[in-house]
Amino acid sequence: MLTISDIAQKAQVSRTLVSRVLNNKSGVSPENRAKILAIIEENHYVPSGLARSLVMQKTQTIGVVMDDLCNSYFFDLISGIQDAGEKLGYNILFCNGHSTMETKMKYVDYFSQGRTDGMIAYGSDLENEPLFLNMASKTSCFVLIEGQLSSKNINNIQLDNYTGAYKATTHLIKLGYHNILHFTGDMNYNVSLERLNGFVQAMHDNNMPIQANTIVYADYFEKIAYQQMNQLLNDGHRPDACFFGADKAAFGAIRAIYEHHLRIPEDIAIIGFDDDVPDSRDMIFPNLTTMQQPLYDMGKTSVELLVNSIENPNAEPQTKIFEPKFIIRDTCR
Amino acid sequence: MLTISDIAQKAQVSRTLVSRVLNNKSGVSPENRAKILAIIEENHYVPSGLARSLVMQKTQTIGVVMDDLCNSYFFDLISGIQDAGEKLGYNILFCNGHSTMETKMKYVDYFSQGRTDGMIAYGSDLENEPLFLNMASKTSCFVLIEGQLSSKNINNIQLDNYTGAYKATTHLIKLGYHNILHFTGDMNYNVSLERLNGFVQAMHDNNMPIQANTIVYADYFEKIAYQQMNQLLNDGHRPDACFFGADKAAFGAIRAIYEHHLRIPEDIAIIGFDDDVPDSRDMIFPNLTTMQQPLYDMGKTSVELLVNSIENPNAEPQTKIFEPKFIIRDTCR
DNA sequence: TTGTATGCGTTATCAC
DNA sequence: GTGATAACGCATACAA
Repeated sequence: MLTISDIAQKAQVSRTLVSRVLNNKSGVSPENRAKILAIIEENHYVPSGLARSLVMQKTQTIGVVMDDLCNSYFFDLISGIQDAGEKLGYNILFCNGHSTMETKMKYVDYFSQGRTDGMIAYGSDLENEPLFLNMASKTSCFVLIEGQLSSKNINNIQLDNYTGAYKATTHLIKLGYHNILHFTGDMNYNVSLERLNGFVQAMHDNNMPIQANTIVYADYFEKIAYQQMNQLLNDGHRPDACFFGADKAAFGAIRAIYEHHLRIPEDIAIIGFDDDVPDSRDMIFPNLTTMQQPLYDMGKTSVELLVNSIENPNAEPQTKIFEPKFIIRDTCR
Repeated sequence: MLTISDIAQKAQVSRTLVSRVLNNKSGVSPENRAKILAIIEENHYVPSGLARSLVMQKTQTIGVVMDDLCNSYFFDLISGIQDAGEKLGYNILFCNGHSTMETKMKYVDYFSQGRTDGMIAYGSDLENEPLFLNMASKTSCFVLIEGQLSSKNINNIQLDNYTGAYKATTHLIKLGYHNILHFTGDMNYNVSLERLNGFVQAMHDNNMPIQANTIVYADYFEKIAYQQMNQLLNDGHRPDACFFGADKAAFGAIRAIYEHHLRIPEDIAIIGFDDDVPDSRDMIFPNLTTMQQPLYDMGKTSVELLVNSIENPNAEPQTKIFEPKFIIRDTCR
């Protein structure tokens, strides 16, 4: 690997001049600048970002620790983070948490070893508490999306899941459905609990009874919801509307509904949560009515909070709470 | 930020001893080791990976430049790269190329500034040639997936698109379909051309005529294929089978087919390419018959080639060609 | 076992 | 305009 000294030697000048040329600074004669530039070019010299970051104490880099890069749910979040980071002049590095604490912890450590100016992590609080504590102890600048850390005042991005669920449920009730079910998300996540609470409160406020089968425990994916809905229909239950804690779960249940030759929304109405089908949003059957998470904005804002913390070391950490947006499509009458 | 000197001072020993403790090396008395360890712990000291990498001339890191992280197509590739990287003891950093040359170039530069030991890039050759040339000039160790670089002998992962298309087409012909169409992928990519060639050759070899409407030009996404199929059906054309250059395109066309109240596979049979619906592979309607790219293995192998190059600087670059696997599901009779 | 000195590749300070 | 020189935080050969 070529160094700045090699270039200086070839150009017969000091490293100082080469450094100035590299950084477009004044204080170098036009002839020398041209000569140095030429030598850099012809030798394919690339300066070491490592050395530069070391001396500057700045990496101009943000590390992002996602639960899992292989989940379409995160697409808008990733785009929001990426776009905002680019705009503010930061390089964004993603790592694939692989949904395991061990891997995520490893990358938190990796990023915090001076390789980034700050970090963004996504995750719900129940499961990820140790991860967040680790971040908080090792990194000064970071933002948590969705997760919380009661013990510390930190930068935090939240979604108002309760209100979203409340509104979705109320919508179904106003439409006149009277046998409404809620399929929860994974109950290991606070998010699911908040959505469940919103559902329950909306039912209570409208004098709708919550019975034995009203709450169906599922998770954030297709399979369990498929099985649960299958079971329900096999057992002769006929809900006229279902509110799901996650779109993916809704799609699982929809398959079961179709396999029972029932129609949507004529026989069963569906509302999802997340708006999580980016690529094929208009290509999947049916077009899902859902509570949309403004994930793009959430990602964008997380970068803004982080960069603010990076550039103003004694700025107060902030918490931003986003409201989900109700998207009416074709799965309610 | 705390440094090794701070710790040394607090422990009243030299930096050398702290360094040895940090790296689990011998040559430190048990008492000193314990004392140093305690001080590291209570001060939340984290060594600078930057400085370490600089002096070691090794980052233990691989940078991955994808076209776009927000595309489910890459899921298996990402997983393969991640798993293999982890197994071989490397940190894997993904960046979001955002499908623009400019962004991808930026990250190639970023990674090549001494911040990684090597890079992996995905992309087809026609569009990305400048990117690959840039990589080749700046980085010694890298692997290209799908793309090629005729001017240079490099590590390369390829898929046998031609044979895959040939087999898929032959399958349709053997099944007795006689009005078979091919929806191409984006013709700016070599991949699409190879698949088209496979289709054409299979048709020729079986004495099937290729007519004016036999080749339909689409791309890798839903929209164009949807429009094209819509147009076709509106114009009164009734193919009995279609082979698509990409699964996403197949799904777009499927929507158009359904909107014309035609059945799959009874009225029109479908074969896709890629097997690109990871999360909902069994949840989308219908279950697509397709040529599967072994993307996981391709990702895994790319890391192995790269690490081999990193650890044996004068190893010969290799080219590995993978065969797609035919997955029969529900869209042919 | 311990510590000193040197270097990794860069930027920044300060003479000249 | 130019060039020594000293950092940045760490690892290591070598001396003690």
